[in-house]
Amino acid sequence: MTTKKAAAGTPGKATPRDRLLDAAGELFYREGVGIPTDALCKAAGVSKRSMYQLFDSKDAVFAAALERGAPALVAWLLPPPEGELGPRERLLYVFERLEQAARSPNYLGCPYAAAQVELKDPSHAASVVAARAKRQLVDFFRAEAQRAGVAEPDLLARQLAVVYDGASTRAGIGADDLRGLAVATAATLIDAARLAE
Amino acid sequence: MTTKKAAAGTPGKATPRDRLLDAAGELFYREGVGIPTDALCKAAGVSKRSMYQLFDSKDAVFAAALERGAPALVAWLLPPPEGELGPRERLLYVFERLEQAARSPNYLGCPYAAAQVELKDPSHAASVVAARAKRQLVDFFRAEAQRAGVAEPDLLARQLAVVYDGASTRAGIGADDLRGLAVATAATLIDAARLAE
DNA sequence: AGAACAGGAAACCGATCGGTTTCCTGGATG
DNA sequence: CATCCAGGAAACCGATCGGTTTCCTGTTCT
Repeated sequence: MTTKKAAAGTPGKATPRDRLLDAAGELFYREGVGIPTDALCKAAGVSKRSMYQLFDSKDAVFAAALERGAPALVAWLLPPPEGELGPRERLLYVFERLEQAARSPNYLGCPYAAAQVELKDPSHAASVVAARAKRQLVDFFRAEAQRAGVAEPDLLARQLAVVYDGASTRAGIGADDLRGLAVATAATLIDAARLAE
Repeated sequence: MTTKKAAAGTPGKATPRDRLLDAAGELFYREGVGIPTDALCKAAGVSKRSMYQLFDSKDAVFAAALERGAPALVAWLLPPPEGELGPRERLLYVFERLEQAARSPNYLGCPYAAAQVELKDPSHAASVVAARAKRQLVDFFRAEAQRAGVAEPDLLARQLAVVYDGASTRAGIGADDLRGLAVATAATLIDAARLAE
């Protein structure tokens, strides 16, 4: 048996597959679907030979990169499952995270929204993965809204999803720097929904 | 002197430039930056020869198409300047328009946001045009918010811009069908801003 | 040590792209 | 009628793309 997984943290020593997915996630985000496979492989330090015996196509690499990255992003975005926070704070937590991410000058918006916008085809593998990731967030919003006992949890969840996508998009295209904007907007909507309770 | 502008409405008789910009706007929206120049010219019924003596590059065509389309879209989106509507109704008018547009199964989100997302380069000619168009909308929001006398017109304007971009994006990627969602969300934010007055 | 193999470097291939050029036609001008 | 020219069809060109193949090196297993 061969030693597949290198010791964690050894930079150049990750498996070719992981290096490839890392570079794919990064480059796809920064440069879009257009980046040539050569550039991708060069950045990953992986030969095209290896890439094509690991994946069927460039598109498959992107889909896999998006899929592998989703759990980490969701985990980073959502509050810890067991905490002393109430539903309202748990909801706002997501928007604080968003604003935190958007503070980076390299922020280019939600990678999953971008993926769906760029590859217009909703049946594209990467698009399907992205849609699933996006649904996870609305599901969280809805569950918390329900827990908060608001009158129309589904409405509030969809509203918050709109705010999330709008804020991330606008931050990504440099139209806004949302210092407190996302949190404030979400809070207003949450409070309005609770008043109608 | 030659007759340049054909009689309005005669389908195949528009000037090559107009046919080109029409096709460019349409194809760029539906297919993205990737469409080949051949496809663009074929759809426009224009030879590449004509295209390249009218424009410097494919990118220039896109920028010009976006620029030419902006006034019409803004005019369609905004309420008539002289009307009996109050600021609140004038603001909501935009979101009614958005929902109306999003009802089409061909709706793919705000073309200007999409442009900026696809061509990541903010210095790209088309990106600059798109940014300007987007700014017009926020300016309208701010002006109306001011007219309504809300405490923080700039905050409300930015919030509404977030809702606009979020709703259009989500409708475009098929994540939501916003039946009343955009209007309801905007109304909630407007009313909350007025209460703080 | 020798064999087997994972995997990087790079040549290679056909298709396609953005852009240029050549050629030709049909309608306006004198 | 002779001319002119805007503009479409299409050949063409070099660059680049996605994908395949060949070759070779360093490591691991026996």
